[in-house]
Amino acid sequence: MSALHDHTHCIADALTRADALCAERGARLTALRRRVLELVWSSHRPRGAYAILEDLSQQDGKAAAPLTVYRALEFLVEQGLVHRIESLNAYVGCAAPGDVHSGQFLVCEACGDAAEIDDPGVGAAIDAAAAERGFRVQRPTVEVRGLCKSCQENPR
Amino acid sequence: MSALHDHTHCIADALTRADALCAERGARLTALRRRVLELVWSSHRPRGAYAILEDLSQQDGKAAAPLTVYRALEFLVEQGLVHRIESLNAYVGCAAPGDVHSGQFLVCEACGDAAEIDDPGVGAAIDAAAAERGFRVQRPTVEVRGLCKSCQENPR
DNA sequence: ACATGGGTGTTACTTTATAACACTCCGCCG
DNA sequence: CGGCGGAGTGTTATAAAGTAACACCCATGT
Repeated sequence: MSALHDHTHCIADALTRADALCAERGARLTALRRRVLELVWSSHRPRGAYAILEDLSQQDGKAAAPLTVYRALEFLVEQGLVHRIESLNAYVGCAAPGDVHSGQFLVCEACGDAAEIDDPGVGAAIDAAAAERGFRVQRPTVEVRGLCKSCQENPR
Repeated sequence: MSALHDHTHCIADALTRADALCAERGARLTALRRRVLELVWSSHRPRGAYAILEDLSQQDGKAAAPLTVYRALEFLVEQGLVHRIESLNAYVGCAAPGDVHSGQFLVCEACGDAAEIDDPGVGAAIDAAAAERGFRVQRPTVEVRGLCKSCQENPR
């Protein structure tokens, strides 16, 4: 997310990884799904389904229906290519698809950036807390609201 | 949550604690807000704003508007009397208002119960992970989906 | 060719949440 | 006392997010 960040490259990279992963799994990353994945990545920020829908409609000419986007997002989330940020009703590209992804985010209130972390300590603490209570974890969600480093340093 | 659980008492208890806390803080727990708090507690499960709205309309005779409920909920959340479960778009009474409440929940996919935990290990792990990245935590959210103990033991 | 099933399109609708603005009630100050 | 101000509430309308139901298309395998 720095100004130096080569975002074009990073989108291309995400698409390449997605191609590889889906091929490996026999999952069908169709043109539409691939396009939606690209739009999710188009900024490094979490994006709402309707924002993506708008892009699809405007950039691709045809007016898509919400379901079109939701279905593609559902697939992408299932494949672990995209995460949903519950507290924002928004979606963001997964930084490390393929790896175990527990979905931990540091969400900056100021700049809107959502940094994905995969902190083993947090994961372990959750597992321990759940185990202690006999709870069987299926999908942990961690979304920490606060201020990212650069927004603390450059407040407005 | 057991069948033996004296729920009526537990609602009354929550209201008493709320009265005390608000008095102490000079916050105005008006009749409406108190009633909404009571309705949030009416089951031990997370409840949607519109479910509460319906109760309000049906049980109290007059048709309330969504904003009425949302405003009351906003107040209750601010006061730490109620938590919002982001992944469910629902609200649940806080088990320990007044204490530091980090908002950690074990949400059972089968029975819908959301057990509030306040695990120091999880809190500490999040603080550590954030600190490591220079992120300043304001509001951590932990919502773990899975199966609670009793639903594992009595599957259907 | 034909059946099959996954993916997509289309229309309508539900659920969740907010905006804008008026009114009321109550304490406070002059 | 009288009016001012601010928090709380009411009312209407609207936005944002998500889903249901059903039809069609097209690649694939037999």
